[in-house]
Amino acid sequence: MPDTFTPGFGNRITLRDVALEAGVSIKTASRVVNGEPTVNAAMAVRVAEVVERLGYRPNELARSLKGRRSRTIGLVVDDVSNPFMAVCAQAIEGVAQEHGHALILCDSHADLSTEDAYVGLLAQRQVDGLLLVPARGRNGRLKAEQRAGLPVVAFDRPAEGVRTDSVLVENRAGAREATEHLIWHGHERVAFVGDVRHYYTARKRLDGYKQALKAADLEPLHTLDAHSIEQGEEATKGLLEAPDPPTALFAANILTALGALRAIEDLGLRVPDDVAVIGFDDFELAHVLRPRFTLVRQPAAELGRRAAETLFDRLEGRGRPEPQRLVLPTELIVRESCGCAPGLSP
Amino acid sequence: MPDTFTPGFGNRITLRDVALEAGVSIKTASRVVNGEPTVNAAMAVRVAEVVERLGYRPNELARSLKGRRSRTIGLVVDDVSNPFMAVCAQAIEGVAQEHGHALILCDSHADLSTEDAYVGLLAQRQVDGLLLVPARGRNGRLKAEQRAGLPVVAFDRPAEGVRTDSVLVENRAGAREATEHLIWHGHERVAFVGDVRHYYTARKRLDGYKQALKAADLEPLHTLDAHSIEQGEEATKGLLEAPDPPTALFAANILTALGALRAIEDLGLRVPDDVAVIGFDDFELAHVLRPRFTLVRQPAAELGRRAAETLFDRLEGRGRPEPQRLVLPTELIVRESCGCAPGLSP
DNA sequence: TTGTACGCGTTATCAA
DNA sequence: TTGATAACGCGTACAA
Repeated sequence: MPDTFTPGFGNRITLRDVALEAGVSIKTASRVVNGEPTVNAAMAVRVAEVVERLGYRPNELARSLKGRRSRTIGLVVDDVSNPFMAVCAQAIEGVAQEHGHALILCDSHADLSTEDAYVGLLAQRQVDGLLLVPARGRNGRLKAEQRAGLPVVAFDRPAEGVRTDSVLVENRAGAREATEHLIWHGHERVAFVGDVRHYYTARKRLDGYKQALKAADLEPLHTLDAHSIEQGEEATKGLLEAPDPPTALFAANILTALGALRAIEDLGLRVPDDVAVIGFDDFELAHVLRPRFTLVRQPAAELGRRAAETLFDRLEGRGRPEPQRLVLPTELIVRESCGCAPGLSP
Repeated sequence: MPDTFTPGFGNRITLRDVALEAGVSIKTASRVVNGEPTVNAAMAVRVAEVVERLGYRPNELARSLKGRRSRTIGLVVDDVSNPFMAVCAQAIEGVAQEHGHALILCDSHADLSTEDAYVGLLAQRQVDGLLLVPARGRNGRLKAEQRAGLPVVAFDRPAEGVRTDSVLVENRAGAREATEHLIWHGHERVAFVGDVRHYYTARKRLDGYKQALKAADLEPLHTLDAHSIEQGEEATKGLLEAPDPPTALFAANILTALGALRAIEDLGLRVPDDVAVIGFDDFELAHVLRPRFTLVRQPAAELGRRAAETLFDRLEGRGRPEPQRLVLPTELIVRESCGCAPGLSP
């Protein structure tokens, strides 16, 4: 037979090949491979030698089929290209690796039906558990699979219509702290430049902003639904060009923060003298910008890590049966754009 | 028996359950599920109804075991938290999804032995193919698995010691173009601030820089091995504080670019009047910085997409047998930090 | 058109 | 201690 190209696994060495070569039964070879103690030392050495020589590696698929666990988990994110998510994904991958699990990555692009399909595919692939950043809306398949016994951990946002473990960030408190800081600087007209209003994180941050204003007995002044740098820029211009404009801005995500900075620049205003600014969500360049940018930092790596650990707690039977909710604190990184003096913070 | 918690797949519905419930043979149920035409219409309807009611979904693991292809590919990157890689990963995931394949994500942290281990694990999981951003050094396992028939595509950098398909970026030409642009602006002392010198991409970019200087009959002036913003800052300070300092900088990656900007700022110099700067590698804020930052953009999404498509070409038996090399062009995004007038480019 | 028997590569059961 | 045999869930070959 000619040496044709055969797609697929190639002619991999199987346990049978090892057994044949070593002159033992398949089961004995299996025992050696799995390091079971009940095997004659000399024979173990002989089999091990054959394993080495033939380059045998167990077929994980067959193992999973038999063993009823795939040692694989699924991750469905809304957008891996978002640096925040990428950091989460990296942390999750690390935890999965520590636990001997592979990680299947899926990107729903924040689309519910795509997410739905992915959940189905992952279930078909027999993943042992699922980590996801839920898209907005109720995911029927997710609910069904969870009910059927699939462990699910939602992170960054809770899943709608399904009670799952969740690991979140203190969006409200972080936003409140940032707003309070601006108020502490003496600002009385503090505006909120926010993302799409039905996003979970956007809502929470708006709540925090409102809480701070209310506590200080000030009037809220917000604009919402800016979901790009351009829209953030437009929204900010609208605020600043209105009569009696704000003297401080809280930009509720990275896009609106950048848009706000551009708008301020375009209008010939200066940060922080004319308009003070605080953002939400970290970015590499925050301390390279001038003035250095003050923001609320989210613990991205820890978010991913804790989410993954929560899932493995479930898989390994630890913890209470009812769904857990973990909320991680944010950190206000005070630099200069809020009006604080230079040199206090990197 | 009590309804205890059983980790694992739960009691999933199998084809047998469907067959039993519908009163047909397993094979008939299988036919209906796979949409084979040779089946009685009425019976097909009955089986489909049972499938629906029981919520049956085929076990992809068993399918793979039988079919000798897992419909899974592996991706090993050196650092997913790098925004550039995250964009690549997103593109790859999209292509995998289009081809009905799942994507297992591994992060080698640029460590050769970690990469080696991952390649082994992926092979054990019977991935149909492998995409990787090779760490520096020769990976024995990679070579072995490729020889055993595993299709491999390296991207962003070629793999050392193994002949594989590769999809790369025009590092040298991009760097040359950027340097030429600075020379065109009239600079005669153009310095190179570079990454770790044995990195493939760093070497290529240095080559391009040198080519441009040589063509203009100028003296090269480079500093290397800066692998963080801080080191880039230090290196740049060293260059600018020396006698007869450069009037232009080519920063060969994003970290050295940011470091250079900080150094310039700290020394009280202005961009581009005192020092012109061009960077390599795109970042979100490049057009938010003032002056707007000129850089060489790498086609991250296309890099990932083409790499994945190259792999599927192999899997689907298209293309020539010998290893292919594809090199994608970069794009010089001219803004202001190079000395060009404002308003020419976004 | 439908069903039976077998195999994919592994682990589990039980007897030798 | 070792090995024959039966699963795991599905698809293929062949027969009915």
